[in-house]
Amino acid sequence: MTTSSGGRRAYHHGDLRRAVLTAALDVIASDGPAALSLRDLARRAGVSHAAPAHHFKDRAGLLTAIAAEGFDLLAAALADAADLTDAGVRYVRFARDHPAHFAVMFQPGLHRPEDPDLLAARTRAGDRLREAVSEVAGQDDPRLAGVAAWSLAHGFATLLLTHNLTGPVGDRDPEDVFRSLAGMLFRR
Amino acid sequence: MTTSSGGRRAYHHGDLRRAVLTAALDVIASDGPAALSLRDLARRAGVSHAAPAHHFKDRAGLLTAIAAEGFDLLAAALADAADLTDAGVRYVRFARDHPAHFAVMFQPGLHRPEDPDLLAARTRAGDRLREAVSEVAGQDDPRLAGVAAWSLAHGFATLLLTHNLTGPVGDRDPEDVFRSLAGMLFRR
DNA sequence: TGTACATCAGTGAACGCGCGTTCACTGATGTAC
DNA sequence: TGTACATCAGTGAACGCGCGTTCACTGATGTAC
Repeated sequence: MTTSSGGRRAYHHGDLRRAVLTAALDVIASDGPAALSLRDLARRAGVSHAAPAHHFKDRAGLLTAIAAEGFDLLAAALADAADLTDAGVRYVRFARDHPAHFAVMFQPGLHRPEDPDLLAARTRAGDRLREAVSEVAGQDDPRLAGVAAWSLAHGFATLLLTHNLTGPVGDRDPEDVFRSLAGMLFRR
Repeated sequence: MTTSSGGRRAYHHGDLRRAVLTAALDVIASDGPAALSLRDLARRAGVSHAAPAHHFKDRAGLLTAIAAEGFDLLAAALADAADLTDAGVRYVRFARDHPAHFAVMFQPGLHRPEDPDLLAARTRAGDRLREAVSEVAGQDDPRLAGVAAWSLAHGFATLLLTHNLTGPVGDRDPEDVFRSLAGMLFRR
């Protein structure tokens, strides 16, 4: 799409990798991962249909790249969490801010399972979560507390994104609602 | 597949609707809803490729029928729950027993949203969940307690089915683990 | 008990479409000397 | 500063495939009389 000056089409795109990723995130956010096709993404990026394969070999390669990026974004989002409740709030916020990443990250069937970038990113995000759990003092079983927090945040985020909480929660700010739930789980 | 006596192929299948649903649940459980094609299901049911359309107009019709059946199964599973924790345990058990239904039920993008059977089944399941919440005595906000329980159970079930809990929980029985989590949420 | 007819369930050929993949190519960029 | 060459990014034509959809059809079942 980018041209040097006039209407001339540059032969090289400039950043086709990023353009394809962005187009893919758009498609996923509106129609889900199943709606992805490399040809369609090429069309959206204004590039010939075989070009995307140059950067991501195929659909699985593209989805793996998205998942890895998602775990890195999640790790960054969790980095400065004050406590476990705050980490949960940040988890929910991440899901709302990056619904397409979120939809891809937890479906291993969509990825190349052994991709080193993906594994590394997932580990980084897991480390941040574990750090947040360790902040909770006097927990009998920290691992169990971690699973509880993760389940609560993940379930809430999932139900929210799939529009299954419109009834019971109504118009309250989702992050506030989640804070209340976390309060029930981690009573001080 | 069913024949009256010998190897003769019956012209009428007998219960093609059920056969297609079963084949679809197999495919979804192993490869996800995206892998569904009516032609493939016809093949699995041993029937000509245009036959399934007779029962479910198209993919969305089929997925809507699966979602409706799922909500009915869920309603039945929740019917005799002793308390909210027990309802959560049953929710998790339902997800493990019927992973394909579970994968379809909460993705509205896959359904015909206004299908009356689906709406009715969803309402029945929702009613059962609300009943379980009302059993919890002395809850300040029953709706919030309901969302908390639902989020916890839904998140735990989702992470479990997507193989994201293999690390932290290890080989413990998932229902036991969930019971511990619910204990944290609803301390007596 | 028998016949005629309507309805229903499934068939099979045909169609057009979008997809992924391959491949020889060409234009642009970077590097060595 | 200039030239030669290697590498890289994207092109565009071609292919074969599985898909959904349509349609005239046929075999089986149910119902009225």
